[in-house]
Amino acid sequence: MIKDKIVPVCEVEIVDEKKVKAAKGKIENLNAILDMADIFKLLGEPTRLKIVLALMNSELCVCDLAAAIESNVSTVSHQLRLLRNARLVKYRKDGKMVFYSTDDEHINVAIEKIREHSEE
Amino acid sequence: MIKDKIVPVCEVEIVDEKKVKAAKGKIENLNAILDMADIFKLLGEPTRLKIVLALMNSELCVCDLAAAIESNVSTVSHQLRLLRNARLVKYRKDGKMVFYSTDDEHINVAIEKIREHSEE
DNA sequence: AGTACATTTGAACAAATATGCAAATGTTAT
DNA sequence: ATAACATTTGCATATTTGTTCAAATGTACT
Repeated sequence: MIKDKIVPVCEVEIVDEKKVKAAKGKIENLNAILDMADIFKLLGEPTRLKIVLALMNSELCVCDLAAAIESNVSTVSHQLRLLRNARLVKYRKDGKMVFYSTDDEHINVAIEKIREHSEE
Repeated sequence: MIKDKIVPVCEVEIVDEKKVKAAKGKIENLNAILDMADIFKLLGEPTRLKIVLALMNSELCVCDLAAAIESNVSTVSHQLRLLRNARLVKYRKDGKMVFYSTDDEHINVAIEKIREHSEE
């Protein structure tokens, strides 16, 4: 996931050294940025975003979830695994059924803010 | 006697019809979902997320921005175009320089919420 | 034991895309 | 007009990744 690629620094001269240093300060915690990017990326895919939206205030088994977003069980299960790993969905087992749901208020707010941005 | 039960079950049969319909209601506006996914996806790439973070409360030319995130001008310019199209950054021209910045409070809040999620 | 069903998982393919080089564009000077 | 510089853009490529099929796993029931 993390690339150890050597990135050639811009050969061009820096125009405003002070501003560059200030900007660098905002992105000094690389791991935090990579973690955030992972979450954004997960929500940046229609299938997964549909899953998260469909599970808001609901609790659905994989089969019904697949029906709701008009996809198939295998695809949904694959994506659920990614969402689970990032704690974007939680699940509850009951016999051979598995019920998924969401309950992260941070994510709900983030989605709402992105919705507001893209609506205006 | 041939049984006609070979159809993949989960795509046809639904366990809880009521819940499925409720879930479908949450994802009925497909275009809105696709628009949101586009924004999330843009923020879901480390290079672009770094750009957005670096430009918070700053205003940097492309060259300094590239230096700040330790990338090169071409890559940054490519990504800036995508961010511009989605109105995630704005820009101001001054002679041959182009200064980029961000000022969308929705995006700032969304980033903060995602940060909180991935920190806990 | 066996069957039926819900879910997960592995593998393979196809599509999307981030990046870097080189060339082009635009701007300000001399 | 020519040079120098900042930015953009076109192209090529290497990597990532979403989807599907098939097989495996897990569970309940007879």
